[in-house]
Amino acid sequence: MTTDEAVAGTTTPPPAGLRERKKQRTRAALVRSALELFTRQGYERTTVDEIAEAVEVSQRTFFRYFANKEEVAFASQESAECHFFAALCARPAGEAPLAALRGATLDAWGSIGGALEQLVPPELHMRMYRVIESTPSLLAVHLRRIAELEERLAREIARREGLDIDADPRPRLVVAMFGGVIRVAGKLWTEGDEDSVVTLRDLTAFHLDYVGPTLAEKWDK
Amino acid sequence: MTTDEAVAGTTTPPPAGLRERKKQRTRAALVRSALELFTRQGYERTTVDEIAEAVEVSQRTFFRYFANKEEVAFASQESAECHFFAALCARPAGEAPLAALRGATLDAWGSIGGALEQLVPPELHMRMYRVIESTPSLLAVHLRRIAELEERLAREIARREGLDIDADPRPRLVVAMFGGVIRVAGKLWTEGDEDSVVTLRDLTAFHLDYVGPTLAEKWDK
DNA sequence: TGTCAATTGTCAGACGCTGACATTAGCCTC
DNA sequence: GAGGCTAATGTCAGCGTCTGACAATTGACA
Repeated sequence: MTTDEAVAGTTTPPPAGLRERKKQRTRAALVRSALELFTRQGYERTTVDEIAEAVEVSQRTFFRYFANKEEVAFASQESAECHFFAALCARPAGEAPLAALRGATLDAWGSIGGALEQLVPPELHMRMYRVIESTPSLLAVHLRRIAELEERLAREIARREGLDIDADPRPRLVVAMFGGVIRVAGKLWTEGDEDSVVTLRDLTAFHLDYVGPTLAEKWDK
Repeated sequence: MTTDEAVAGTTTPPPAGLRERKKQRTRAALVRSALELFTRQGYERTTVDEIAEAVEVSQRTFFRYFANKEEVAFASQESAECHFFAALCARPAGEAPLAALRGATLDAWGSIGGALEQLVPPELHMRMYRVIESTPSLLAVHLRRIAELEERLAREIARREGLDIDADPRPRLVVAMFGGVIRVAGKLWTEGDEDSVVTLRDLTAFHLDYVGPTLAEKWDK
């Protein structure tokens, strides 16, 4: 469901039942409270009971919305990832693989704000990203999620190029290399003190442009 | 301590005190029992109490040797990673970055057996690798550890090339791309049913040779 | 041998997470 | 609009990971 929203950029227009709307509100409240607490006092120092209490539901209810404490921390990441995947699918068919990935990245970073603000303030999303990068257990999960996203990206690339993903290693390889570059940019951004999305976008573009020179046999100083 | 052993390939010759040797034995016993249990019945289905009981120590003692349940699962990986890092440091200074990484990989896979068997049977190490790749929580930690290793590799590459790691993105970029390729190879190996190290080494080499063609503007079919 | 310090065991408890069952509250029909 | 159906929630008990505190044990060394 979150997937569809992110891809189409719409919330289901019919208000549906009261029941359903209440569920959505509870879920959103849990996400917001959780991210607020995580960014304020840290992920580890926040207990599930605290989050539940802030929304005035029982701990058991929290675990009916999220499989575990980590999941709620990635709620807004989930949207962002879907958004990026959609951006790749929207790139023109003629584009070469790496160019398409590059284009999708810039497109996605340009329009991420709108896709997110339904769920959480973009600024909170950005602060949470920093928390993820600096919390070992969350970073681990984040890297696994990225790996899963990369698998989907590779399949899309294979589709675009009309290749069999199990026979040709190149789709997975571009994506893996691309992913590596993205991570370097993201990590550097986290370590800096510039908060804006634009900075991150430019940093990413800059690093992507360095792929060629980096693979040259001899590096010039 | 494990680091030094792996790098130098030696166990501290003086037997040290009885106390110290007993500690080493307990530690090794915990690792072996843990990996045995993990590979036999799965990581999640193995409790810390079980591991402790198999070695006849208290649960509390287990947690004095390992910070958490995950750590013991990566004991042999730790050796392998150090071994690989040492292999990179041993590559001739003139070699280009990517070539050095490639060479180090093949060197390391060639000599990994000897470095490991002090701790666990290499065959157990390989089976454990599969468990890691197929257990979500372990995979996550594994990816984070790889990321940490990549940081060290990048610093070594920067040193070799006489570059400032914070000023030039290329060291981190090669390593990131390289890491991506390695992961693709490793994952494919896990999915196959060939168990041997040689297969993994060849698969890795094959994928590394594909980096060039993969980055070509247009892929030929 | 006796003292000192390191290692281990025991115990209590916080926290994440789950199954089972009772309770509440939206929905739908008559 | 009363009553029955079902989904959502709360309550409770319990397992597993992990930690702090304190007591008991055991190697080291004078």
